[in-house]
Amino acid sequence: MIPPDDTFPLPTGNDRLIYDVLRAASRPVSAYDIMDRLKPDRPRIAPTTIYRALEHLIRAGRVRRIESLNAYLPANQAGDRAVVFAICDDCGRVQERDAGAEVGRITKALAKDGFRPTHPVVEVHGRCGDCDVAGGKA
Amino acid sequence: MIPPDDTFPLPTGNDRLIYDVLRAASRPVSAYDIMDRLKPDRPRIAPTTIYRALEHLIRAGRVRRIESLNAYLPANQAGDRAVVFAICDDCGRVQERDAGAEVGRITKALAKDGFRPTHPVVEVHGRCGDCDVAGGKA
DNA sequence: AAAAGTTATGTTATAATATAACTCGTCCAA
DNA sequence: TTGGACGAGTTATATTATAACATAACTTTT
Repeated sequence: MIPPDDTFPLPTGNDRLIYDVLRAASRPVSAYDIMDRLKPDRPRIAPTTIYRALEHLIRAGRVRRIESLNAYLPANQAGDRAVVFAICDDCGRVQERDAGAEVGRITKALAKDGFRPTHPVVEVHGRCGDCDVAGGKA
Repeated sequence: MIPPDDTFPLPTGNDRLIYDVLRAASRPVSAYDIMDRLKPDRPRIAPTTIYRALEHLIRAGRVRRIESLNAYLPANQAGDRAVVFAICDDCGRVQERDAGAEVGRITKALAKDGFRPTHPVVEVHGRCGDCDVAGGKA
């Protein structure tokens, strides 16, 4: 759990606003939810602004996009590590785990067939420990 | 490469129309592209119809959704195998590969932490062999 | 400092993806 | 013969993302 705040220069301006919304949330947030949360302070903020900031933050490795949720999350390890997300479909919380070794096996197998991997997406849906205990069989 | 047509009952009605569009395509197709391709024959077909058919086909294991593309593809192995998609960002073609072993390692690791995986999403973006040869360094 | 290149921002509009809500019909098991 | 499940039609709307264009800020080269 590297705290990106302490190890890399912080985003500023719009990027910072968007980043802070993500840090304050306990689960992934959609672009339009980010917009709604900023509306009190920035009533005229536009989708473009949000998406541009997200693009910057993702390029900088500070934010990750969850493809299967269309939502965004602050990164909690270096942005270029191969990670897996464990997504609880009950409570919506997401855990980010390093998966360099496992993902490496997958990408290497594809490389053997001539494919040149650039960006792996590994997202496992399921039920987190808390919800599993709480919900029983449901 | 199991040909689902020969081993399982075929979809009928709307499901069949949508399924045939996917089978005829050489890469994943979005729901609205499916709709456009059906418009000549079914000028009043609605998005709901497409999405309902896709839902049936996915439940039946005959079609897969690529989360990172918002697009759909006919399955070419049994619907419940854990698979990985190799997605060429140049030409748009996608290879489906069995990845039961590798994905199993990932889900088992998560299970050790109390997470109960249901549906893994593994999609590797990159460049396919053909494009890599053709495109050189580009 | 002026020019030119690059990056960021604002604003308006629109494209692309997906679901809601309600209706009707069919099938078939009780 | 009814009623429950499923499938399908239709209209409307919600959600996610980008296009297009203008302006401003920064920078690096001259």
